[in-house]
Amino acid sequence: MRVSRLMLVTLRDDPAEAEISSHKLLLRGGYIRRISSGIYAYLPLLWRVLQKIEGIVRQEMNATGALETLLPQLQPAELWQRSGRWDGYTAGEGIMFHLQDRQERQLGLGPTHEEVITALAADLLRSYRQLPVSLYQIQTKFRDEIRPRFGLMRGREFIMKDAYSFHASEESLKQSYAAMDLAYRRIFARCGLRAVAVEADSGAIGGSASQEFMVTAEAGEDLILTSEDGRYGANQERAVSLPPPAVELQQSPCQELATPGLASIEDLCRVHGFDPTQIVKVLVLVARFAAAPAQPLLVCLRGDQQLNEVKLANAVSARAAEGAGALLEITPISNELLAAEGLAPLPFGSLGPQLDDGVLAGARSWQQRFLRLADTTATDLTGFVCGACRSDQHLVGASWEALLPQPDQRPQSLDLRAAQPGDRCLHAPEQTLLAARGIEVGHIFQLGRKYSQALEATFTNEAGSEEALWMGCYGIGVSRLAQAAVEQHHDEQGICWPTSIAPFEVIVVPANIEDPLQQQLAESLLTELLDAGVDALLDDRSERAGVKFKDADLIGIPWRVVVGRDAANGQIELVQRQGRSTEALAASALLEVLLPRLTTERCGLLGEPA
RNA sequence: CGGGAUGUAGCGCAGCUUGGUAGCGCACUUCGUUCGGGACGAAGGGGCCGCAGGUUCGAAUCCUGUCAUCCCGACCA
Repeated sequence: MRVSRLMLVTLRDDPAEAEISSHKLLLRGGYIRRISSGIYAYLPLLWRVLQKIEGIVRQEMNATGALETLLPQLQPAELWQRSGRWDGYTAGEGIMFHLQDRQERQLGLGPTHEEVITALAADLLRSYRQLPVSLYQIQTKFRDEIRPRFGLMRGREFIMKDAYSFHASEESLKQSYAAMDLAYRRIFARCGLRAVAVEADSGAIGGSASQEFMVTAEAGEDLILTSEDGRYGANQERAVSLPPPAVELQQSPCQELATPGLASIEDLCRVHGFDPTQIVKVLVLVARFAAAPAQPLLVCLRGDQQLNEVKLANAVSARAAEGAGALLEITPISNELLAAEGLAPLPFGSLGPQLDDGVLAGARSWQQRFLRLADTTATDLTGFVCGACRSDQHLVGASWEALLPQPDQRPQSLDLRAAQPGDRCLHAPEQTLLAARGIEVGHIFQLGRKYSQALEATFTNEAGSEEALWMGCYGIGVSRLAQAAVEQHHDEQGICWPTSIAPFEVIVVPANIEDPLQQQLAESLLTELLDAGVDALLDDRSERAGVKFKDADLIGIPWRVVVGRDAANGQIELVQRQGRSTEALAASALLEVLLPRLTTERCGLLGEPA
């Protein structure tokens, strides 16, 4: 390929719309163009990158025995209603683009394909003899993101590889899950990416175990916590840790304490000398459901701890009444919300766990009882400070037994706190958690039987009885991965693609194309490289050398062959993009020098041929 | 959706406060000189100033509305 024929348009200035390096570089390098918010055209250079990534993904997926397929993007609402996700995906988070056809049937553009694939499985998979089976596709997904940003990082239309596995038993599911874990590690390594696998929340997809693959980069949207020894890693949404020990409260009979104007834990501690670990703080929130009245929540945490909203949402969903539908959102209760329900205001700065359900009596649309939950750091306290449920009054020396004499009034104790960097690890208390930022490029789930049960996807087992299929699902954000690679591999001058996913492996740059000698040598090198199976590009533009060098750096081709002054002597220069090392060599020696390096580099971080 | 900002040529920006009919750099076209790290000179082409109302003799500029884009929060590959 020749640069003059490549429709290459590079930009000298950073476009104002881009914030992070990878986004700026993809725009400047002529890889992408924005068509609308969160919707991008993949220009020819990027398409080559995407195809290389897809090639690696295909090879590794095929190696696990998975079958490639292609499912419809336009999906009937009915399927989603049967799985119970239609409301959550359209009304609640509204992430699904949906529309009506001329018959006024509801349709959605697939944000994911569990429903379709499960319906197919129900149709096709009848016997345990057909199992296990895995299917995958590489396809455009649609999600009406609340806030698309950072280019391909969070688009509304993006390319994803999604795979689904079906099993006759949980053990078989676990085997496929482990095989996918390995395949994923190979995929990211082959793409030249440093990625870490971390425990993750399963989110809206549901299911039990799940693991995310994070490309470590400062611009990452996720906070991940890992132990120093590398044996534990988790998304902060999911991470667990040992809390710092509480400072014991001087035992005393429970007493009221006047605390005028002290509404925050910080103020309370400063004025009265308490430690935050001696305080039980109370958060009141309300959970909205798709098909049930809103549920007020009363959540207790130890004063020094922060609420992990993901853990809370999971706990609330798990306790929702049958038929309540999807949990749509959890919001703090404010006096405005109370007024809208026809309820009296609450003294927010001095609430205690003993807050009576009576405050909800007569609510217009809410349930009239709190769902009471507490983090174990709070329930572990034997004596504590908390609000007295009256303005400017707190209780000192309170205890769960005294405040709530009936055990069934007490909150359920569970893990609701957000693990923090610096916390001690569960598996080894002498280890502490370290924080890093990551870009989620892959996520694997053990779904279990959630979808197969909802969609009645059953098979006949060995004993001859009907059983719901066990399922796993496995995603890779292909277009996001391309940008994550740029985020992890760039410098001041531009992109430094890992060779295995670079749009071209080598760019031949004649310093002066007008010089017939240089032109001739460059042309013959191009032919030689192409004949040797190298993805080579020739910059045949009649630009000055500086312009061509700058562009080559910007678009990030791993190797540059410069044909210049010494072309007359058959001498050329070989420059490695990453690190800029330069060596002079005879043109005749190019393949001999370059091919072994390319062979190694094509394996990415795997270090050996795939 | 809440909070913040910005819309002027393909890209980056100035002009707006103090209304008088649009400018700079890059990119593009032609010619010449240059030619190993985004050259120089000359000549050119390209903009209903996001859109719609209003105020005014006159609006990129003032007012109202609207749309779009970006940033911070909730969502996710």
